[in-house]
Amino acid sequence: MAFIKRDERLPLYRQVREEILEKISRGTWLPDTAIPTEAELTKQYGVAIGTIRKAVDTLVNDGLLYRSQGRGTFVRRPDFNTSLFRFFRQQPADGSFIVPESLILLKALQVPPAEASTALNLQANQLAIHLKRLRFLKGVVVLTEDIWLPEMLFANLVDIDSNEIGSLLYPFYEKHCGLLVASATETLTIECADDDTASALKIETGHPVAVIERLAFGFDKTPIEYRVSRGSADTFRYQIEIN
Amino acid sequence: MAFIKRDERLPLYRQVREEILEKISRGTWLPDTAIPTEAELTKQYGVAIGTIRKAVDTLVNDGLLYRSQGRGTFVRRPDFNTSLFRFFRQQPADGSFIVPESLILLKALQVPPAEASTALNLQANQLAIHLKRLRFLKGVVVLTEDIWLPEMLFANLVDIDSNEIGSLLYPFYEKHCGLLVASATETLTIECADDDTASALKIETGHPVAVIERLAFGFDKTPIEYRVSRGSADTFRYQIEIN
DNA sequence: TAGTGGTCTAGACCACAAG
DNA sequence: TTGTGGTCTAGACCACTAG
Repeated sequence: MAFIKRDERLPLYRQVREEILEKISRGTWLPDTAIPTEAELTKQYGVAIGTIRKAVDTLVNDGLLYRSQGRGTFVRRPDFNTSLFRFFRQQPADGSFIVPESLILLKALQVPPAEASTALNLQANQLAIHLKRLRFLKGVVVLTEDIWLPEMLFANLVDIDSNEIGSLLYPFYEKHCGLLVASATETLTIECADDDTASALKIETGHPVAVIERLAFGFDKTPIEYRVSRGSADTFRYQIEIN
Repeated sequence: MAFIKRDERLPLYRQVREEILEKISRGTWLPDTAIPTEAELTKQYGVAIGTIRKAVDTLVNDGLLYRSQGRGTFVRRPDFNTSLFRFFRQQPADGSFIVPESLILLKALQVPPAEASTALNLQANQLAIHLKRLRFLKGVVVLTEDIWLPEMLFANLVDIDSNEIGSLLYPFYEKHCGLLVASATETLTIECADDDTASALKIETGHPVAVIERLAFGFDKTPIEYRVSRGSADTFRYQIEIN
């Protein structure tokens, strides 16, 4: 029995959905582990199995859970380390994905630019952790990245040596700061390379670059990370199917 | 009852889905009109209402149908005249959408470039209808477009005066050539403007432009139209949510 | 008021995975 | 063999739309 908070106005299957969502976001049910079986949930919530299935359906559809026939239903581990990265042409065309290498150039406490400050809901002039890094595929520089992190959330990161940080930041955030990225918005624009970007990417100043601005959120929708990535426009290719 | 072609290996709800898809693509059920009620379909196909609902669910999810409580379930009229266009910043930020004006510069029978020829499954050197046009928002040029159409499908279009073609091509294709666009793939890349593009868009040669290449298909997956649109990179902005 | 889709129930049998 | 999710049935009542 078991509705912690139920909004009577909502359909039953939506209420169940909210309950499950709560379990995932609070970490009661962990990524890559099975949630209770449908029969179990039926008992716990006192609703029919069809209702449980419909609730789980919506979460599977949203990508938060995945089902495996005969084994169970599992919490998906979110992974945004890939995302728009796959649209740079150094990636193999067969759909497989190479994890890009990474070199951190800077880790410092600085005043973030206005966009970052606004995105992260910081006070004016409030300091944030600034990471600059380069990302490589097969030894070739593909992206420059500027990353801004709220100091309160990432206090543990201040004293860590840059070399201890691996290629993928999100698993690192989770392990050292207890922060799990659950969703993000990305905005793609195009600009001309300034001197710094050009020399980092080994292109000419003024050459067009694709700019990917990402704001990543936790399960509770608080902004966790603001990131701007830049790559040469030559290698950029984004494909979409419309139905 | 009523299965025209049934693939016994598929689940019932998938078979029903295929049947409905067939009705839509053959034009038996027309856009913006209601399909039979769930009770009716239950009788026609001799399956339970839950199965009908599941089949319809998948089609609603794919955007081919939409439901309206108390009224019925309807065939969606596809509309790709918008799509990536909405990502140019001249569009109002409030989510509303202005239909761009359009000026046709050229209509001619020509040998298409290799990409167009391949995309449309044409023989080498086979002629196709070439349209060139400019598209405006609030009187400002936003896009140049090169459109290639297979002559066999668009025979009716050859003798039509350019001025009779309105701002939106897809409704025109449907009315005059009986061709309904059902899906499309779009690929976004970035290049530097050549002289022609630059003068059309009123930018400098070499200035970066966003290139949107679209291949549009009918319900039977035959390619109908190949289109390349170019707009100044300054005004381009594409946003995406990841969950 | 009649007809539609929206929600919900309480079962059933099947296909698949794992021990 | 046991337990899981995948499919399917045959109803029920509700909320909304339109005449």
